[in-house]
Amino acid sequence: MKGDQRKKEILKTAAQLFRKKGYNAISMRDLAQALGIKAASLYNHIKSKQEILSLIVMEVAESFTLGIDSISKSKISSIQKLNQIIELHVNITIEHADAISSVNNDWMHLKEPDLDSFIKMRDGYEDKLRKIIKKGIKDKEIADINIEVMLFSMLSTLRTLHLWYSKKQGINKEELCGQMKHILLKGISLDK
Amino acid sequence: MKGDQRKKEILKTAAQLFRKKGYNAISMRDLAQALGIKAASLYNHIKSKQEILSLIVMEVAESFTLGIDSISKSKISSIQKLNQIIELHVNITIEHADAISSVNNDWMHLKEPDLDSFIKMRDGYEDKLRKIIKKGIKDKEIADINIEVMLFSMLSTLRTLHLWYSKKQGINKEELCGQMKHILLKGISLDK
DNA sequence: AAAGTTAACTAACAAGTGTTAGTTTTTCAA
DNA sequence: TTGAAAAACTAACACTTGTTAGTTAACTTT
Repeated sequence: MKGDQRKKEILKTAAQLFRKKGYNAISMRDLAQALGIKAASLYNHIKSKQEILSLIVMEVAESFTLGIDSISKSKISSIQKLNQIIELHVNITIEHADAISSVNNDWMHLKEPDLDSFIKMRDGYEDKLRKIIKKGIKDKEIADINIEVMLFSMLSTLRTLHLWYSKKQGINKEELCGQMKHILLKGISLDK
Repeated sequence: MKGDQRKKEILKTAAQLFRKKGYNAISMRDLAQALGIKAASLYNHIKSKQEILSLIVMEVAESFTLGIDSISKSKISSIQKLNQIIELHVNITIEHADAISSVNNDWMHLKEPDLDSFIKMRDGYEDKLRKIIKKGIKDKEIADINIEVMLFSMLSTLRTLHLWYSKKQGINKEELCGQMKHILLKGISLDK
């Protein structure tokens, strides 16, 4: 369990590199060089390049799945659920900014069974969010605009948060959460 | 000027493939096979793989630049300008859905001088949009929330429109434009 | 029908890919 | 301090990459 430390460094560095150029543009020699070792040495710690991608992407995907599951079943209003979903995204983005890039852009290079599992998680996530919005409309908490447009707009903003967050240092988590909630929810919620 | 026809087919097919797996994951042999020819035959029509990417990305980038320039200098209210920007994105997305994927995810694989030119166009685009928002706030047309959060939220939704548009067939352009305007502007505009 | 042009082909190249085998160095508890 | 375990190394593999050279087939145009 000591070697775990080095493995974590490898995953962290890989995520940084994947973020800049994408999974396929980074060779094992690139990754090794960034760590100051030779490519073959990586294999003392990891099974394959595929495993690296899988560990990076699946961990974050599972965090999202866990988060939305918990929010979904809690007994709060739909608007409060959306607020918590925004917090979930902000938290995961801050903690795994590099990994999220691969979750967005490199997931299609996963191999089975991870690929299938990832897609199921992603679809499941969208569907749970869709149901929350639907219920919010029924309960007159949320405006009756096209659900799919609303869902897409929220998700695309939240999913690409990492592109923008790393560029701005002058904003803290609470402030960011607050402004995201304003932007994403003010246009759709019916009451205060 | 006859060969232009074949060249366009190559670019179109390349954009489709790049969209699915990214520039680096598609080999010249993959591209050739999708066209029913051998890889070497591609070079009767194009100079290099790089040229393919460049033609795909730069054309769309220039459309956006042209569009925002024209909107910027027209004498209409800030809210009207934002409306036109939404229309610009919807139009380009519908016409170049595949290419937009590369504009978002593969631009970093451009070589100089295209890379530099692309980044300048992209930064210029963001800055013009930022100035429109700023003026809208000054003129009390737009709510005085954090400009950068507003800018980012709009852009991330508009830039990833292609991810979602191709999945839905039951929506026409006008309807889409209308709902995007509602979602993106209702939360930030001060009056109707 | 002949000649010329366009666009396909086969074959091959140099360089780069992920990965394995076998060996040496480093780390650190006994 | 010795011996084992961990982690680095060198060298090589089979395969894929973008691209070029040279050749043949398929069209237009005369």
